[in-house]
Amino acid sequence: MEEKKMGKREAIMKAAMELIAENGFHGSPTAVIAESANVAIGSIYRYFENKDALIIEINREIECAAMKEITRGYDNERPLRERYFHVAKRMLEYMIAHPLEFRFVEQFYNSPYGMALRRGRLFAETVLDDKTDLLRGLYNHGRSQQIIKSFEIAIFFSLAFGSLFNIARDHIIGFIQLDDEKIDMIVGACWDAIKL
Amino acid sequence: MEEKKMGKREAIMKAAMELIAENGFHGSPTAVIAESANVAIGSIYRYFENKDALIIEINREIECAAMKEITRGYDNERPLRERYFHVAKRMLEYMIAHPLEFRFVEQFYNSPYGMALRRGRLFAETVLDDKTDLLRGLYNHGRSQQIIKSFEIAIFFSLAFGSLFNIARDHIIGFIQLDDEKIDMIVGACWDAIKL
Amino acid sequence: MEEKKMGKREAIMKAAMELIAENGFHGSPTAVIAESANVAIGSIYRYFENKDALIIEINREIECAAMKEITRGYDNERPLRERYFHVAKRMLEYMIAHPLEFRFVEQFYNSPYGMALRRGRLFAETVLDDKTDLLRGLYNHGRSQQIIKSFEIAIFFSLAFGSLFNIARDHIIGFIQLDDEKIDMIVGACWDAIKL
Amino acid sequence: MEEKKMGKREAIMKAAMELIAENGFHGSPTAVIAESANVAIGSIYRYFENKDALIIEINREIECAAMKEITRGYDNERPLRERYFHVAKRMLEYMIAHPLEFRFVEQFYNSPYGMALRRGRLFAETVLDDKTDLLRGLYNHGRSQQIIKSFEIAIFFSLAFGSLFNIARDHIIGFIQLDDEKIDMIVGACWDAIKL
DNA sequence: AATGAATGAGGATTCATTCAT
DNA sequence: TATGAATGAATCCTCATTCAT
Repeated sequence: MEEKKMGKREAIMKAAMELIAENGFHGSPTAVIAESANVAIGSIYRYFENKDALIIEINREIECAAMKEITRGYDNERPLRERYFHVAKRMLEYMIAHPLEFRFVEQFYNSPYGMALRRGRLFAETVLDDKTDLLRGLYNHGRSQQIIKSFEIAIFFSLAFGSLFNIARDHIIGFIQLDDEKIDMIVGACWDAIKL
Repeated sequence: MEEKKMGKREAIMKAAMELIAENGFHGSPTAVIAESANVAIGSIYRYFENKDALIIEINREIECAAMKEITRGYDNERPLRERYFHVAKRMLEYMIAHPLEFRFVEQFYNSPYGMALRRGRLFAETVLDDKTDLLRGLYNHGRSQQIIKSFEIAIFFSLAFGSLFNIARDHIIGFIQLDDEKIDMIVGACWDAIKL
Repeated sequence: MEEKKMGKREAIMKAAMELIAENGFHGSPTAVIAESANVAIGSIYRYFENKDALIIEINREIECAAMKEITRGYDNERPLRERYFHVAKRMLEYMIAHPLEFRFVEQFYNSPYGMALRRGRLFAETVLDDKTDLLRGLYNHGRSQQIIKSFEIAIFFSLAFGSLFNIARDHIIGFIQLDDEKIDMIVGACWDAIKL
Repeated sequence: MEEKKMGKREAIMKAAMELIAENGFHGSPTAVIAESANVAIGSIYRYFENKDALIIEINREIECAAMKEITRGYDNERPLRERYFHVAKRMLEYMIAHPLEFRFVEQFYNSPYGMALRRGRLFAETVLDDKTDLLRGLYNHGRSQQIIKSFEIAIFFSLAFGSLFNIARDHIIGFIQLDDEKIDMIVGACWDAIKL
């Protein structure tokens, strides 16, 4: 059993992530998470302070893993357009390669948890995480070189990546079928949206 | 009291909409909705079969009102670009003018309720509602006249309108401050994304 | 409409009787009774103090009607056996001719209402009603003439009529099909149980 | 405390049985059952899927226990009359020795639960349970040996045992006082009803 | 007299969390 | 460390009863 090798902590997070991705937060009671992880209910509380902490931690891990994937092979010396394509394609590819993670994160950001996190990032002057940092770099470079339209950064993010999430969701639901060619065209369209 | 004039049904829907917009579905028990509407708990069930029905009805009303606003002054004879601008701007304007409604609908579509609705619309061959119809018309015209890129309709929707939702949310949260000029630029950017 | 001619009071009682017979006390909310009687909910409370009073009154009426039917043609001068046969047959016939009334009364007697009534009759020294009176007459005569076994009256009642209720129920449910011949045999068997 | 030794499951069943026997199904909310069993409300749902399941299980246990008592010392080789006396007396004795259980079962059979069960037994060709089996055996033997009157089985049951339930109830209520001698006479009377 | 909208106490059930073993 | 039985506040919903019209 692959499951046997996993530490309890990992088993809990995996089970919780999958259940929440499929059934939402309310559709995933701790009892079911524990059972699905082959763990006692009480064990959840040994590794996580409470259900909220578990959920926040899962989100953190997914974002980390996604970021690692997205930045792999990223070269700051390449032209901006190329770097944007790298990031946007990797993002989209990651999402459709990890549908459960994607669904989880979506749920997360449309919940009190995510709202709080979002707010936190807004008011934090300092750069909190790699993701924001990388994207901020893209934005700053694009603006200073007058390659992209003169939007403030939040609008830039939405135009550059916002549609991708909707498209990923449509793919995962089965609405559409993405392939490499389509992905290229989609990212190209987003580039048209932001480029001057 | 302005509240006094309202019918109970309207008071319940308004209270539920506002509470859910701010606290989510779980954060809005029937007892609180009733209290906030100055109504007995039981009255909710005189007007709505259950909480789900109430929520679905609220969504329906919001979509109707939004659609009315968006289609006001819409002229099918104008050029495609102009029509797209009309729709996209009105959409964005409606969202920022009705932040609670917007937050509610967002929650709705990221819940089992909305998922079901989405699926329903996907598999329905016939045109179910004005909104889908209007947008579908834009798409068909744009494709047949070779004005927009050759994406399937779902991708077109995401590129044309997907970012707007993120931007509206950022505005409502206070992340950004939209004005007419910015809105024009944003919609222009989205047009760049879809136009050939 | 036959219903139109009925007074509201009668309509309410009829509707309540039928609903309770079929769905039990809990399965028959006042709202449904009112609707079924084509009457406003409030009207129930104009004619009856509350739901309990309505139920008790329905029971009283059924018992009266049954008693009237049972005593029709009853002749105190006939031999005891014949009088017992008269009563027992009429009882059984009444029950299977009025299945809804029968089901109602059964429910009634297996509920707090009936329990109270039963207790009331036990402790009342005086003769409260025709039914008890008639049967008591049969018993007294049978005992004094040494025609029936020397049981106390409550046991006599159970032996003489107890089985009939079970048999009536079985018929109404569809378990068995009674006809005149079978009814004669059944009453005959009960007579064997009580006669010396 | 005797209660302390009992498992929670037993405590819940005992409390529920007693409360329902005395107050009926509606007079016995889960909160009261739990309190009476010195258990948290939630614990009921650890042991039983819902209140219905609890009630059905209580009935099952009572019937089992009663059957065990009734069949103790039962000898299939003895004459029919003797076997009938054995069963009928034991039945009556069990009921008056277990008044709460008796009241519970009475309520049960006069409720949707019992109705369904009754129907189930009717339509089941196969022999489902010991009780039906034992009684069916008595009937078949009596008929084939022409010892009992030629009634169909349902009527036989009612005549042979129906009155006993009424009598047991009268005893429990305090209407009458049964003793061994009276029980013998009563069962004898029932025998008269069924024997040829 | 009649109406039926409004009320809110009460009931069944769920589930995050604790704690004795 | 791990367990999972136990807890009970919280939730949705029902329905007998009232009362303004």
